[in-house]
Amino acid sequence: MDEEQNDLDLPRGVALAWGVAANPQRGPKREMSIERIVEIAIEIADASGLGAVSMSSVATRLGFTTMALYRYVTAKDDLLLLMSEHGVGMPPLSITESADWRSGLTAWSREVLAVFAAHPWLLDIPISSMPNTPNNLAWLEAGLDVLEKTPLDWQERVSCVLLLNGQARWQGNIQRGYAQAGNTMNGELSETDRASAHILATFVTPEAFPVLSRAVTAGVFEDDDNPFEFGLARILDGIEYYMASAGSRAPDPEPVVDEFRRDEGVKRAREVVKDAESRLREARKKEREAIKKAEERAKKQAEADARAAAKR
Amino acid sequence: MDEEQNDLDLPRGVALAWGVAANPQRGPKREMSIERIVEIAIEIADASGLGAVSMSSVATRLGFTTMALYRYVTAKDDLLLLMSEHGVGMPPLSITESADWRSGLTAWSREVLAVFAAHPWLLDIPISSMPNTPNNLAWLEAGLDVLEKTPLDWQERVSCVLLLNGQARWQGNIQRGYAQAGNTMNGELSETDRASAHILATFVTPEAFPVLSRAVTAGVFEDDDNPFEFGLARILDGIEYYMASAGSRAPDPEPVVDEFRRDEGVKRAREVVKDAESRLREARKKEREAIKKAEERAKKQAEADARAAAKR
DNA sequence: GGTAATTGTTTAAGGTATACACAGAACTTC
DNA sequence: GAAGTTCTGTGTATACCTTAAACAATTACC
Repeated sequence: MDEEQNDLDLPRGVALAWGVAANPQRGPKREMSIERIVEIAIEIADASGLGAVSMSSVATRLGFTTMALYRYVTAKDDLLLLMSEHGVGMPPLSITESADWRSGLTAWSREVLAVFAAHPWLLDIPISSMPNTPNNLAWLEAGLDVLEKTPLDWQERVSCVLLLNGQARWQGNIQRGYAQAGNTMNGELSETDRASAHILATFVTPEAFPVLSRAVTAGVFEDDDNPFEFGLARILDGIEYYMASAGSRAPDPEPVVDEFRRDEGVKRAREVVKDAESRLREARKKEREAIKKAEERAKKQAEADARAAAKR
Repeated sequence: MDEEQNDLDLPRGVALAWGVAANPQRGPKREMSIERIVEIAIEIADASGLGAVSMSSVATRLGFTTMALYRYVTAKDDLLLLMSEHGVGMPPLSITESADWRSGLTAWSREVLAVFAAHPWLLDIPISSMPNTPNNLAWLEAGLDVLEKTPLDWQERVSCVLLLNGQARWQGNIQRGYAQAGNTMNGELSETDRASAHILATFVTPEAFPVLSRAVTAGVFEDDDNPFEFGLARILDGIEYYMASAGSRAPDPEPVVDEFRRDEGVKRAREVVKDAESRLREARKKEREAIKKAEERAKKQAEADARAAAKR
């Protein structure tokens, strides 16, 4: 079979994400695991941002040398891909259980936003292509699932989900800016906000910006309730409007799927992904002990270093 | 006056963007200019991406030392901000000349997209807050201008422009991915695309992804006409739909602006920004010669280095 | 038991941003 | 005009970053 060849064709990170990376047999036992590495990297990113995630920081936190990571990950890009995949996670079941498509897509958007709020660094990882990895595809699947039984064709459904994804990403980006500004000076105006207000007051004159200046004096930039709920509602309105006109166009060209088989399929999807995850996770328990051992070794090493420094 | 204090309060990059950075009198004549630096940085980014823009690369291309740049820019962030500001440029007048708001916003979106297509690296510069700088505010102004005489209030108008901005950013991001994939293997499928197709064929089974797999077999991922025109149309539909319901709500609360004064204002805005730009540009001509001189010096330096290396 | 493969470590190369001290240029003031 | 002040571009140095290559130790297969 050429399936193994196919696996080799995949970018390493993607293969890892799907859990199809070949595990070797011959050498000494592994003391870390990809999952643990990704986990720690995400911890660091959650705490200090994506900029704080370096090969060095991750390795040190695990009690190993920097280069040891390269036995698990071919490059930092792989690690970022895996972080992204693990960070988004699986879409919650509540989405597909929604009553109608509109509440479903609303739930979908809110959940995506919640993910971005939990892991803001996800927004710093650039996305270059269509989703490739299981969890990301599962989110797309959930969105498409919600749009079943709508008069849209497949292309349009995918477009809708992508549209909402973009909106969520944009909204998450701006909301993170707000959150950061708010965190710095709790309650009061942040430095950035004060500077921004100065700029608006100084430069946005009625002569230079006739329309914008009126918006500013109307206080648009002051109240911090975000302007994005509005955007989401407008998008959903637009989709609904389009459906109304498309509904009279042609009936759903897809064969209606047996309801039972569909639900079965959703469950099966979760199992497949979970299986891939668990395959990566199986070394976990034994590893805990190995980590402890490694930390002890690191401590011993640190002591040795201290002794060496003392001699000098 | 405390205006000077205000200037000092501003982040350096922002002050530079507004052309209000104090130029010193005392020392030797400057041989570079901020504008030239930004120009070269943009050239590099256009040719080789934002990753290729380093202090070293920009300085070398200008024929100066890396550290010389820090006499013009306090940090690389400043340079990025200025690149962003110069890269977006001013919105074309054609936008505000549109007949109605819908064609106006369509034009606005297309122009933003054109900017992203011309300078894809703009998408790699993260935006953390509301627009601060003249050109970016001018784009917002243009969008708001288009929405004059609509029943929306100020908050809603800003929300609409932000919504379209997000959509354009998202669309630009994905389109860049397409463009890159297409460039690598002209005509044929790129490596990434082949891998992606493999993944879809191998892993997106009807059992694991019941809905998505049908979309794949329907060819959604194959035809490369982008799915974003659809998104833009849906957003505009949504706004239109909302206007129709909001129109009966209350009349435009804003005083209608004298048409002449408004047009005057737009022109004045352009002049203000152009003025700031030209203030930065004034050293340009003399500088050309200085650059040549610097390049000669660099060449001489290179020869000296070569000679020194030969001695070793 | 010998061989081959794989581990984590060490060492090192080449890249990044930027802090600091310095010689010289040009303006200000005497 | 001379002296002093201020700013320029340069050279040097530091502290990071990713990752390539050689190495001893460990484990599995024959």
